[in-house]
Amino acid sequence: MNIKQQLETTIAIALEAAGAPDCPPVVKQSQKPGFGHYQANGVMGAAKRYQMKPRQLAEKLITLLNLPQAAKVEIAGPGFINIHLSNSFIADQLTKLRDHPKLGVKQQIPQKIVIDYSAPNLAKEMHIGHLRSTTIGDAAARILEFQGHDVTRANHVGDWGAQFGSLLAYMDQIEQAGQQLSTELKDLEIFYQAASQLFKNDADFAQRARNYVVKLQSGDPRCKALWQLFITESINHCQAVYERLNITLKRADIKAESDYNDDLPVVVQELEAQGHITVSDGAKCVFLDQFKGKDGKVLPAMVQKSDGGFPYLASDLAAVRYRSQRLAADQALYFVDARQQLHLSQLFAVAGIAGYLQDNQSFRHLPFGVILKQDGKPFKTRDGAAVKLADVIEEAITRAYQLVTEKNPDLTEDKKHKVAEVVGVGAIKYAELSKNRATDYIFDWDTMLSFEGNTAPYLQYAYTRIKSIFRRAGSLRAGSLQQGDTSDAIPGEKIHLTEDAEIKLALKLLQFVEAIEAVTDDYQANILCNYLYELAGLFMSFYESCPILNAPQATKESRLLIADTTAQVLKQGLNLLGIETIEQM
RNA sequence: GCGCCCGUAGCUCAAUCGGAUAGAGCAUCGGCCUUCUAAGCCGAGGGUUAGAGGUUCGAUUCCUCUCGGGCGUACCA
Repeated sequence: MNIKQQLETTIAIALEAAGAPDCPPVVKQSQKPGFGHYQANGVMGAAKRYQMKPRQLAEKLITLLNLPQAAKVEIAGPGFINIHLSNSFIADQLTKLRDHPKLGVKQQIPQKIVIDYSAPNLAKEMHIGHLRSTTIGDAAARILEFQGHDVTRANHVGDWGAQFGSLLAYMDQIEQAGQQLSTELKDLEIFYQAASQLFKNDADFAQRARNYVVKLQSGDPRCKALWQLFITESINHCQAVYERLNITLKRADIKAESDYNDDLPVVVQELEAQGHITVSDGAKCVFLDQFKGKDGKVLPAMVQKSDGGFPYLASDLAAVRYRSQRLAADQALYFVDARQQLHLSQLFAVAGIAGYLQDNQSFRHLPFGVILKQDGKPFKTRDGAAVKLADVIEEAITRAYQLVTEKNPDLTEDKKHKVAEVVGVGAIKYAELSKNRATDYIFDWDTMLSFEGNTAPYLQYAYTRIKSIFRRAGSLRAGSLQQGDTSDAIPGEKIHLTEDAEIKLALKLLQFVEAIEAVTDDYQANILCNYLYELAGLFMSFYESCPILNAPQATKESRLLIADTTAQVLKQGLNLLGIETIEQM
């Protein structure tokens, strides 16, 4: 159950009864203990609208409020309504939460939602810049599925275009020289750099590269075979990274740029038939008034180049058409770099006039900032400064291994390696997910791989502390506990809340659903991160101030229930972020 | 030039359709391990929310201007 929503409804009814209908109650979780558990801020606005005195409206409102769940309702300041929930209500709700299959999270009316994320360029190896789209998009996919939506993961990988000319020419050259292609392709980044260098410095090579582009496009068999070999190899690299990072993208989720090749002329024809195309300097463009470029001139959205080739707007249009018409998507979410903002605005605008998007279909760009170097300059893939994603993962795991060895030397080697993996990968992903800002950010190993404070390891650690309690509880009460399964650990016992730390923690657990629903409002994973961090923090305080195993029987059992629910929410929450938990660390 | 994004503690970031005394982490300083894992807990200091105006009972949030930063601005993606 969503307490906030429930209060919204109740207060809206009371506002109407008090003579102020159709006003938002504006219920929020209170920021300070003195202001209760929830506060309703809507009275001031409602009073203004109906020209009433806010305090008077508030007085009238609380006499009309039917809130059995509240222990106390107060008016404060100019007209805030502070609601203190009763301990018994919180305890009852927590008991119910334990029976709920999704920890209180409500099933939504299922929608078809396409999520466009990760989308690496297969010419190069995945680098640090792909981390944001990949982790945020994956979290969105997991959360929406958890809510019951029908999610289609769309990995729109770049597998076509001019840069493949030099790659194919270079592959050919290596084969001619009798070298092993497979060994050369082990490091795609070096391979790409080498091909680019040749293209830049060797005129003959450059000419061959251009020829290869033409041959590839015309379907030359040998060329196609080389290309296929390269693409397969590159996808293997990507999938290895996804698996390492615990990303849910599978090979079947790849819908490559080249898959739309046959649709490109069709898209242009359809736009032409509708009279939207203007030929400008030999290129086929759509001119839309709202896009102005230099000198205030209207900016073209080019769908076919003067040489007959198709720019990426064309394949993106084909993808919109496919997602909208074939997949019948209710929503499409594009987790793409903020620099593509103009491109995506044009994309959706052109798709709109082409009739590819209906009014009930929401296609949105969810932008994020780019990664900078320590000096504030952007990372550029061409100057070789790109940090490989695979290297970041390795470094994180190495650091986590050193840390776990130092903190917990008694663990077996096997366990230490498992902990290092889960903690290292979790830290990287959490570092990305916990920031929402569209601002660019500076890449720094120490920040990204920090294991202290507001990081994934903090949350994972809270989880292991709970698991540790249950391991001990299990040995104390042999037979009543299953190892590794605490969810029905203490059947039939009741939750009692007396200590401040217990009440705060219990309430926070009830607010899981509010966090999830706030995330899907605007697809900001950091809201869930903040929630889990606060939850873990409240658990840590509870852990310090409320002894569990040494408490009197009834208290002990109640606290075990609270701890177990915390473990469940932490695990589920982290799982929705794509972060694993372990039993010990 | 035009357009978009951004500016919050020394650093990295929060602040839920505008809400009460702007919160965390790192770093600094001071406490807490014969009791469930100290990757932790408790506490202290640190702010003219870039600046100026405006709207409002109330502005980090909305509007205008200025300053500063980033990105984009037709045949690369």
